[in-house]
Amino acid sequence: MPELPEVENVGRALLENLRGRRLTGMTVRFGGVLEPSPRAVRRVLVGARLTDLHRRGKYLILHFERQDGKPAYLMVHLRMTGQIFILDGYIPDNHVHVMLDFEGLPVHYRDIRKFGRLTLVEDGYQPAAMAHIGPDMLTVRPREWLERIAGRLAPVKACLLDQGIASGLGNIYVDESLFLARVHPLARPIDMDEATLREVLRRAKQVLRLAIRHGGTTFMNFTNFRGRPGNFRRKLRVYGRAGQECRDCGATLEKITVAGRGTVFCPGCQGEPGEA
DNA sequence: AAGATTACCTGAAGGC
DNA sequence: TGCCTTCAGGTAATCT
Repeated sequence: MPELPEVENVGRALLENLRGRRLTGMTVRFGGVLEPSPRAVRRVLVGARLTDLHRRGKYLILHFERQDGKPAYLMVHLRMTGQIFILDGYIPDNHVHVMLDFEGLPVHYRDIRKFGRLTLVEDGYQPAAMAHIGPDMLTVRPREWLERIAGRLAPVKACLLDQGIASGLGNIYVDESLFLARVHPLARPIDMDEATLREVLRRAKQVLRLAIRHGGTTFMNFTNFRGRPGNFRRKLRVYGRAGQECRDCGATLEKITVAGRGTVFCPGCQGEPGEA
């Protein structure tokens, strides 16, 4: 499941390989992933040059310059199973929905569950479509983040998953961050002191940076742009390890449901919700 | 305010 | 060439 580190790695690969290149062709096999329509995306972007790229949370914004000099943008969200490949000679399977051609360099969008979206944006690289998305988790200043999360009644895990407070964390890295911070996933920010909240943010940034360096986490089916798995999985402390021993204290890791998500935590290290 | 539910999709895994 | 159910979880929408 692509979260911030996986998206960051995809973005870096796109920028390194495609900056300055012109989108010369587009083949659509399943148009449902293109918004507002395959026709609109083709009309605006084919012939345009990729000039830059930004990531915010789990979104990528590809910057294009059209032949008439006007800017246009493609907002990409991989959701659960979206993948982007930059591969010469790659044979697309039935899950490849869009095939882009950048002056002979093929770029394929593959998405098993078809949840992801490639959205044409013409109102700037801070599109209205993501106006409700909070600051990036990796770069948000502690002061701003504290103001956004302080006093919340929902479980801290639900707050970390809320992309409107800060963006980028998904289920895997939330569980990892809370474990490292020694905070129970059901603890409520309103009950937590500032130092504890700061520690949660510090640990979240730490785990995100580490995961980026290791090429992301491959759990179900994330691979990088060359089809290679990320190798952060072996670093995971709790996610996917329910029933196994905590690597720090030896207690049996428990699994509960928080905010509708499978949640793994260590009852020894992360204590009780009220203690946080 | 926030939980529950549903929708969007497919594949893996497990029960029988 | 098994069938069925459940689970995986990012996000939006809807209901309570």
